[in-house]
Amino acid sequence: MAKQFGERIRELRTKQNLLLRQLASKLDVDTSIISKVERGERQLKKEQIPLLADILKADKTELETLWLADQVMDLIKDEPLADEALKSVTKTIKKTK
Amino acid sequence: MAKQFGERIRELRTKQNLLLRQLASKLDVDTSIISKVERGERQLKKEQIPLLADILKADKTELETLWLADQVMDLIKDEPLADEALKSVTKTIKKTK
DNA sequence: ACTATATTTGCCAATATCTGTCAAGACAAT
DNA sequence: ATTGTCTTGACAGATATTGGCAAATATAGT
Repeated sequence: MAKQFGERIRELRTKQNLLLRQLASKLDVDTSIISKVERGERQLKKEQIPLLADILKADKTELETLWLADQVMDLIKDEPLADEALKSVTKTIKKTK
Repeated sequence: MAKQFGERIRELRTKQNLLLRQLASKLDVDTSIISKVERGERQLKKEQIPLLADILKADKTELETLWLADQVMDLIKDEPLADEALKSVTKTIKKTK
């Protein structure tokens, strides 16, 4: 499982001296969910990120980018053809813009 | 919806002079599924690709790569931060190898 | 070692998403 | 009008995701 996002969250949370339970409460989810998120065992829903960024006084865009990167990672991490597929996507995206 | 994969399938199928119904039968699914796949409205299951490549006398790796690229595209196509996220993933992947 | 608190883990129910089928409709060609 | 191909939408069953709970495990202080 991808964990860039989770690692960053833990970093930010501890820097703010927040306990899992405190962050969970503010996000209105169970403590175990945050625990799992920080260890990359679970994904957060996209809609929860703005609030999370707010709570952690972090940059929303940074977290959203990390979150999205984790989604992609989860999709391709075990794929031998990940590299080529990514290249293809990058190319296609550039054209579309 | 991503459609690179589907477009290629249609190309290959017509080149082989196969009807939707014929390809569907060989793949053991309903005709409507192939129709949707070719128009990018549905995704095929990864496990079906080897057989599909065989039926269409196509390169398995090529189809698998296109398929994976479509998965990624579906994930990021509406995301403003797609570019950055992709860059991040590409970088992470290279390190892991 | 004991207690208190924090975190992790496994399991469950609810919900959402995915996969395939079917039946009806659109479209050509004859 | 009939026939054959392809498309579309509704539906059911399977699968995956989400969040909550409770028990297990760490961690720290005494």
